[in-house]
Amino acid sequence: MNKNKRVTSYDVAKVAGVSQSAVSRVFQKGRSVSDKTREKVLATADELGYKPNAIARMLITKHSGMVAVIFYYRVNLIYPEVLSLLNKRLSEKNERVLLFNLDDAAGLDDILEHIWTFQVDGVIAIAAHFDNESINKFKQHQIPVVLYNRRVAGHSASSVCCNHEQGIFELVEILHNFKHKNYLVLAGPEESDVAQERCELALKALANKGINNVPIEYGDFSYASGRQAFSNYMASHSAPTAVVCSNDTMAIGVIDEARENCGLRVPEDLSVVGFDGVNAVFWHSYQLTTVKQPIEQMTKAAVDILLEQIASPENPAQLRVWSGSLIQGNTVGPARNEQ
Amino acid sequence: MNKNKRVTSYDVAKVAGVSQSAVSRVFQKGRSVSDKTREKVLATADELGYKPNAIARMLITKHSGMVAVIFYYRVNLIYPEVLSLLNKRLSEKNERVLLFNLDDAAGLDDILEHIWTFQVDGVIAIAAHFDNESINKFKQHQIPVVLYNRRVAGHSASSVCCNHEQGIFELVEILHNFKHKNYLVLAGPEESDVAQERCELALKALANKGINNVPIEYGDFSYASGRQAFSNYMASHSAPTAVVCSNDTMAIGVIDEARENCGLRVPEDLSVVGFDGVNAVFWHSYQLTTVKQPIEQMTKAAVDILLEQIASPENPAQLRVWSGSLIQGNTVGPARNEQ
DNA sequence: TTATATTTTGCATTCGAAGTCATTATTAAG
DNA sequence: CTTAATAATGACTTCGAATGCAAAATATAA
Repeated sequence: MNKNKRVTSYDVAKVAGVSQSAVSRVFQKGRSVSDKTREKVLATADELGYKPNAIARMLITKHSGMVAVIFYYRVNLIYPEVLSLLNKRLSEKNERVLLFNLDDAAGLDDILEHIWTFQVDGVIAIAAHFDNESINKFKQHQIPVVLYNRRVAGHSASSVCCNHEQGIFELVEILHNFKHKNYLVLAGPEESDVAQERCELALKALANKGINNVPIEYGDFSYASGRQAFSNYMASHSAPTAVVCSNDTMAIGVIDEARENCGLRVPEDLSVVGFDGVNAVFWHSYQLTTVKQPIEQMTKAAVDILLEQIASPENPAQLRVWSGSLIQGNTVGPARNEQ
Repeated sequence: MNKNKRVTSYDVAKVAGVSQSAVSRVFQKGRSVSDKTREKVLATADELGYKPNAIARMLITKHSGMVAVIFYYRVNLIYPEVLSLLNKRLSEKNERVLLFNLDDAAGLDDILEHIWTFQVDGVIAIAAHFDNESINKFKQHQIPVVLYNRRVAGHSASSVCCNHEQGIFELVEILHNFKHKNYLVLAGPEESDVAQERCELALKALANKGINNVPIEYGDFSYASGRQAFSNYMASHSAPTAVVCSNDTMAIGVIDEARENCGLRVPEDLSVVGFDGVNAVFWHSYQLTTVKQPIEQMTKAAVDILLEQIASPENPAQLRVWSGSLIQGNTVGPARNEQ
């Protein structure tokens, strides 16, 4: 039957005894077609197995129906979930996700080259480092961008962010109320803007409480690096009473290292806080005190803003920030009174 | 400068003083162009900021340079990592990933409709339920498919799979050597083929050891469901000595439930095994004995096979199966000798 | 030098749907 | 039953790159 040839609108037109334009109109909404033709066309389309060719449509309409999502895999456990939510929301709005993985192999420039050629309707970039120069390229190519958890100075691009400051201040407040004095900050990888920000905010929050010169260790957001970092620190220092970690996974690493190799109980001897609100923080062995990013709202807003910018590119960039919600776990307690 | 109009090959041709064909040829490899024209064209292309329009190219060449990845989010913690690897491998081969999320909202048929219209070069379906009917549709549309961890009867589609049988038999072997007699099987969601398969294999492996009538509880692959299922079972039965779980996350749930609410120690009172090899199995509090899926090899093969099928569609479908690797954790021990 | 082979080049067409515009069919109003 | 207004239709063009083909330019051989 289907002799190796794709069925086109012309084929349908011929069989249905109408013009190609008529077929085209039937498959667009809000176009005037009589019920009679519509019926005829739909019937033969069904019979022949006709499906409009999205590529041809893209070429003429200049809308690809695709949104590029730039994804920085290394960063964080919650981003797969973010990706899934974004995809869901975009599908609902009839946009497909074209995925780009920003890793060591593929630099941002490579990805951008592809994005231009694919004529995507818009871009959502998750926690990727964008400077004003990159943003300008998007402006030139007239492709709207929304940054997820990443701001660029000068508000030249829209972004949706979790309010790291509020979250971290809240966590530090709790620790401070428990009279902790002896802190360690466990930061994320230096190339990550989010990591950078969280680390600085932790230091700032502590400074606000009059606590300065807080030691910092670095990890890469992974469990193993959390353990390693804490182990490193303990090799040459006495134990802190509180560790502020830049994400949950490292915090869990710290807890395990403390319990297994340092003979420290959590929270009796050591208080630990994280950030993100990954699923594992609820697991019984950890019950981490942390802040959960409102990814439902953030992803929804990212998509809404992007679609708005696609519809009205002249609209100004907007920034939306959400507070995270505190998860009161079981990893924070009164400072151990030693020394 | 860039007056709102995309630069086309015609623009470049005009400025460079050559024909559009010449410009086109410069941007394809293996086409005869003199060095002189190539240089001229590249220079003006660069000057004007010309980038070939991938959409127009797709239309004429009938290669979209995109592979659809169908992703069933619910299933499993390791799939985000699988997705990331697939994306990486496909990028290396110059194919982009067009992402489709199979969830309750979007049925397979919806997704397939989109896939036809987008003219993707091929499809990789992760643990999604495909029957022969769906496969035939792909045949009709002449789009190669590779199934990931899912086989269809009759070898009509290529697939790459983890050898669940070998893995589960190995785990059961270990439990059996520890003289366990009192088993519980914790199965995954009924709509998942992988879950179904793992459950049946566990029963089969146990039957091979002469152990029949093993009770089954059902979860949805999540931590919470693992806890719930074990709690349900314990409400009306005496404790088993071994639990065979259909994935790691549920296994971790079982461990926590056993420890927290049932007063059972793992592995002294209760042995637990999982499947997949997610990162968390190495966490100190769990150290789950499980089998790790060889996702590196599997994703590589999936991409290789797909590209082969794209290049030579007449090639027969192939099936490749890998054994998982045993992770000797600390959640299996001798059967408690009670009763 | 001429005849022949080879490489470059441009013209014209193609991919498949959508949009413009003029024409025809239909409906509503007078 | 006209006339005006509206709806439906088809012929033709467009989007932007790729490609078959023939003509032109160049290289090779005799």
